[in-house]
Amino acid sequence: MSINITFPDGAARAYDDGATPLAIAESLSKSLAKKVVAAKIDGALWDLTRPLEGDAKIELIVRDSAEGLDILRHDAAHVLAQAVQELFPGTQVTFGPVTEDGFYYDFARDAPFSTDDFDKIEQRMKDIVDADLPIIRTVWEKQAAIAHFRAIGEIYKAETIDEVIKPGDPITIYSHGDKWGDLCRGPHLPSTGKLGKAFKLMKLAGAYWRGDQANAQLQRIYGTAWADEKQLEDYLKRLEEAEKRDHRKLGRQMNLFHMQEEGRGMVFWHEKGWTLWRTLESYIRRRLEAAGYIEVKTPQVLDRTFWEKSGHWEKYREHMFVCETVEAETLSLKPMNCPGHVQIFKFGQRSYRELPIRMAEFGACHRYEPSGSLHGLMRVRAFTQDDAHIFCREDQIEDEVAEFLRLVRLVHGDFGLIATHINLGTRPEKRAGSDEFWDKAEAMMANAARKAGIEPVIAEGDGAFYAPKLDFIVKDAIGREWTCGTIQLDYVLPDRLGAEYVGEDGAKHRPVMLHRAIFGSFERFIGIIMENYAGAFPMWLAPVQVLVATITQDADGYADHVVDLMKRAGLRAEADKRNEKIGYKIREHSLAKTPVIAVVGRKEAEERKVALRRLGGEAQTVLSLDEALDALRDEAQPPDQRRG
RNA sequence: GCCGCCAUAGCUCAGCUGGUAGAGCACCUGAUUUGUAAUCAGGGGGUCGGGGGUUCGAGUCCCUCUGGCGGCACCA
Repeated sequence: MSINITFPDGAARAYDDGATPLAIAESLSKSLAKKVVAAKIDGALWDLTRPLEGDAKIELIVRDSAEGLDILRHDAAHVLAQAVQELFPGTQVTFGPVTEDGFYYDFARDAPFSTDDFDKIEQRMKDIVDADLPIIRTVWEKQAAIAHFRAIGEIYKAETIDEVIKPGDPITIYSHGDKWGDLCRGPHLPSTGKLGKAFKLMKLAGAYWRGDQANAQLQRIYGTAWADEKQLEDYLKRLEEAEKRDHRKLGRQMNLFHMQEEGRGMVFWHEKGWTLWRTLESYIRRRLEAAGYIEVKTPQVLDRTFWEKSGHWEKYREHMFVCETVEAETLSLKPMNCPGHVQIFKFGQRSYRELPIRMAEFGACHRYEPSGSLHGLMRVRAFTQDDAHIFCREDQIEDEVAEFLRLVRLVHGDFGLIATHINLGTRPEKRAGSDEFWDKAEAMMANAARKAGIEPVIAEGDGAFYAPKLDFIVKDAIGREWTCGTIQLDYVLPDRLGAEYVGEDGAKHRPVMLHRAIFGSFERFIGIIMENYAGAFPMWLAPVQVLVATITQDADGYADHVVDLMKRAGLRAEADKRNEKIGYKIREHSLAKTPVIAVVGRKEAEERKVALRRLGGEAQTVLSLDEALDALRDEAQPPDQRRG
């Protein structure tokens, strides 16, 4: 008997019945057989050593492909689990999946692991690789598998089979020789030796069983694994690069802001950071004005009864900063701007002719975020949103959403952020509203995205509890993804707070509200662009745009004059007249990432010139003062005010 | 909030198995007036995160609190 095997290029060959993918790979080429880690048989993943069961289409997966890496990493997780269980008897395994650049395994053990254990565990993992244990797949019947795991004290595995695996699904256990075995879907490598040693344990963390805070907390060990040592080194280098751009580090180095113990999650903006903030605020304000928004300002603190009406008191009380006055009033700092905006909408009578009303506010909000979630500027307790609410009729939703999406794309482009896709967050499990409502609302959001020329990616269950939302996902300069820019539909709040307008028919109607933000919060957005630009802001954003450095005291007067003219031309300029060598000043201001250094010495002062040096370059251009002012003024224009 | 790790000068860090704190940069003073990524010399600066304990003796060991970091959970 023989079977027919078809390859991706369409070629076909006959093999003995029961041939394995590994044998097939060997028949093609030795080097291929070395690199191959698994196969796809008729599209389904298949172990290399698992005999084929008939005619099939085959696709071989090599170790440095995306799918191949996943298999290596999954094996690394198994090898980790074996190592841990050998070194720490009594530890239970739970779940050990692949991550974006590695893997983790969650263990249940009473005593805590320590990162000091990593060396020992890694060494044992390498021993297991050296032992080159065959990895064997066995198929089990459900009750037998449960009994097996119970018998060896693996309660979590038994529970997984009992509760998670659907009846009829095959239950497979992969074993490393006769030493160790784990419930697993597979596929896996033929033997542990194939894993190689390009892996490293990275960090230790707590994680809840099945991701639920109500369950036991397990100990998670994270690792990274790659096809070869070179890839591992590259990855570790990338991590170092990312660390250098960390906005918390840059914030201190560049003297933009700081935070301190007494105000966890609160930012002290220093002069330079605040200059950056104001630049962003002016920019986005112009963009919003051009897009037909009005701007308002609502109170920072409001009475408890207000938040009771809005529903926040009942639902979000524990995240609100509440205070009591001597007159026994209970007040809360606003966690959101929307209820305030509804009050402005409700002031006086609204006509359908006024809609849509696009009401913006740079609203400072306070939310009591859990202490463990705070993270630099990215997650804070006091922040200012570039918030706006669009009040409109139902038939205006699609156009308003589409128009907003276009605006967001424009803004992203101005900051060098590359749009990757838009997520459409659909109905979550806990939600308000009927299925008919959600069908309609989700369809409207999807249509709006298409109107803006974007096909949304469905993010199942990711919507707000009252309506679906669209989120932008962008990539920064080193390929990391950020969620930035969001719009959410809301029928609930206008209803709750009684917002109405008089329609064409003379009757009262409920408007719909669209909650939307582009930056999200100034704090977080500044964090994102700091990391995106690695602190080297383009001219229009740089807190100091031009640094005028003198060579000798003879040029001090001229330097002051140059700075004065630059400031009059709207540039942010400073002089460095310290008694230091020019090389010292250039080094210092280059490290501070100042975009332009203008060097002035005796020669420049006499000829009324400046020698300009751009950040990152070594060349200098000597221009007359007037030419330099013209050129720099042009360069410093915000993108929305640029000519041409 | 939960789990693990960490906390020494303004910053980055050294300080072995307990014997009473050090470097570089920054800062201040002086000299130097300098031509494109660090001029030289001198000086000041730390109740070693707070509190408690063990010990003849604690930066070092133990407990506890606070904060930071990495995850988990949360993110209206």
